[in-house]
Amino acid sequence: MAKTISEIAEATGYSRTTITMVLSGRASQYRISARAQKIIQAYVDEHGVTINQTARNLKTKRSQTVGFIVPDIANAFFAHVTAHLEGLCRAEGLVLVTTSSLEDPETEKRAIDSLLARGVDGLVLAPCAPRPPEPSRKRGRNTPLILIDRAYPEDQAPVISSNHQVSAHLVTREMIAAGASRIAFLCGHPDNPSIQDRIEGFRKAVVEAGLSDEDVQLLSAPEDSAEAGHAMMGQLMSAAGRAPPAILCSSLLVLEGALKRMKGELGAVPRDVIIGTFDYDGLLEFLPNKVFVVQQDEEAMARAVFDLLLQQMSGQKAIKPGRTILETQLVHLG
Amino acid sequence: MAKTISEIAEATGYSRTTITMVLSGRASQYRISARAQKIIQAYVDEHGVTINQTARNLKTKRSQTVGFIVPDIANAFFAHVTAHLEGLCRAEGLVLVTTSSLEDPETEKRAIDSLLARGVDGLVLAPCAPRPPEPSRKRGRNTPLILIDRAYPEDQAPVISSNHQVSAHLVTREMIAAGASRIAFLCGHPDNPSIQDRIEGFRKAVVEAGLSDEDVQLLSAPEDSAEAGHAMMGQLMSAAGRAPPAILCSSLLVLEGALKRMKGELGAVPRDVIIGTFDYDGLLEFLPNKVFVVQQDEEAMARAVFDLLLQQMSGQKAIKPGRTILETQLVHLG
DNA sequence: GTGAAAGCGCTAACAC
DNA sequence: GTGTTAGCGCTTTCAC
Repeated sequence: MAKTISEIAEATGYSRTTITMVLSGRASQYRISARAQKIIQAYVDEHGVTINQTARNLKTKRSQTVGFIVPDIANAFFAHVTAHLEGLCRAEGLVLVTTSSLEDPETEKRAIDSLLARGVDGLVLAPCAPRPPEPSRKRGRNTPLILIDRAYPEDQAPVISSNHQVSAHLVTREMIAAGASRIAFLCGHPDNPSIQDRIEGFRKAVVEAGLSDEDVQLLSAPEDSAEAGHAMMGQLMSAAGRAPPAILCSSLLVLEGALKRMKGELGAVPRDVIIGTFDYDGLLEFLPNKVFVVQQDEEAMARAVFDLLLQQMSGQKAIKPGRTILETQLVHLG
Repeated sequence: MAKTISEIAEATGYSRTTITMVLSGRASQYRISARAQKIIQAYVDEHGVTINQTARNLKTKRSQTVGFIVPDIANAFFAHVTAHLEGLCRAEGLVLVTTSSLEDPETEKRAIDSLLARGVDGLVLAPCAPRPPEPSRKRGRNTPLILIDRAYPEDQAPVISSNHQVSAHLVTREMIAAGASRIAFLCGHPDNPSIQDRIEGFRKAVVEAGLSDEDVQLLSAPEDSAEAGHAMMGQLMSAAGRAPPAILCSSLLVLEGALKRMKGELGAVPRDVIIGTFDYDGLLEFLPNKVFVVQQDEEAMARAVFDLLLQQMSGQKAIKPGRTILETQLVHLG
């Protein structure tokens, strides 16, 4: 239905150059006659246009495209960041191409290469592994790169993340203040630097509260999943012979698994277990327990990422590999 | 770091053609000498390659890219379908480009045009509005199109969706069997054909169970959100002066809003309210209520979509605008 | 005011 | 066996 530039040129009798000029809004700059503009505009209004972006990209060496690599798009946190980032991109005429690395460094690397080969104008990466020393920047095309969520010490690009350490510290402190005399932290994926930050915050809070070593437990599992949470809770319960009075979970999936284990062994989740968790779910509110939730601000994160990215894409500033830390919100439910 | 074809040609002393042939694995077909292959392969192994996909796409008129338009990527159902679809695409060397329409037909149309202009080889659409009579198929490039989730009667492309009618019928029947003598269906977005199917299934079940008109209520709100659920539950409670004995919600968001209203007005969600809902959330299991959940099979949906898409992309079959209906699972919790 | 022409980096038919 | 060459559809400089 919609016409290509050549088709419009042929139909209106003008050259491709002229069509391009009026379509790109530079008609007056190139002194295209009002008459020509009107004829072309009328034709376009009637038939529509479709510019072959591939040809355009090849010529201009830009693609109006931003790549986004997340560990897992099915993870609610990343899905929300994606939604916000996509909205910001759309408003600037950019297309966001999101892809998952599945926490696999090899897949992540392939995704980076694939997006770079496709000529994305910018790349946002929630890394599942430390950056390779020499980032895959091909043929001098110095694609802007922003990292989010996880800060590896050796990162050579700007990083934007939530304040994992402080939020873990706060949530732990609140749980203790709410009566948690013993507390267990169930972590998925402990080599992830965000989790390490959380562990540090947790440790600090329990030390400050004067909890003794036997009142504090730190469990971890190699992956972030309900199964991992289920297994860790199993460990905890078989060691203590009962449900722990308070659990902090590194993710909703881990929490889900942990709750499932308690329900499985005890018939129900004891109402007096104090729960702390990272990332919000609308149904948390209806658990009968006391629940403390660390909520990241996905919208602020998307905005911070996008601002930095636009800056770099317009080449305004040199790339400075600093870290931007976003505050989180602690919500108390039930 | 990685080299372009021209760079490899220059460095190895072979022509671009020769390089292309060995890189595309058609070396023997083009009778490239073993020696040349070895030299080129060695160079590539050391330095890496990066083929400019833009140039390649322009020449070949394919992009190894599939477009996917969903109402909202932050919706867990679509996020899961996306994750599965992306995995299938990756396995075939395709990149999935996902974008949200935000339930806005205008945004949806722009998204379609944008993806088509970028030359996607296939398009998957969860439509938020009936297809336009003349689909935006530009310049004869007859891009395969698959519709999912929602079937509009006038659709001219294959549709894959869950069995919304039957699942609503079943869940309603089970709720009634579990003791729901009165039941309310809270629907977001009632002009969505999936919701209409569900309403039909619901109606059928209440008629079959012999519920009288005053025992059945059907509420709807123009959007699918927690706010809508909150408002509908408000209506329900102020009319009856108490919590309804059973509610069926068209989505998790609506359920969340409805529960929040009950909690707000009564201090807590009454434990004896029987709950029915569409789409699963890991925390549903820990509500103290009886909960019936209709679970769609996102993986099966992704697979069905992908199979059809591949068929069409390889031109094996004529496009027949039929409907594929996937079965759902009814889960009883609590 | 408008158009001709070069060329973006690749592929593939064809020539040698 | 390997290289030459003609484009893919667009943008943009420069000539008229």
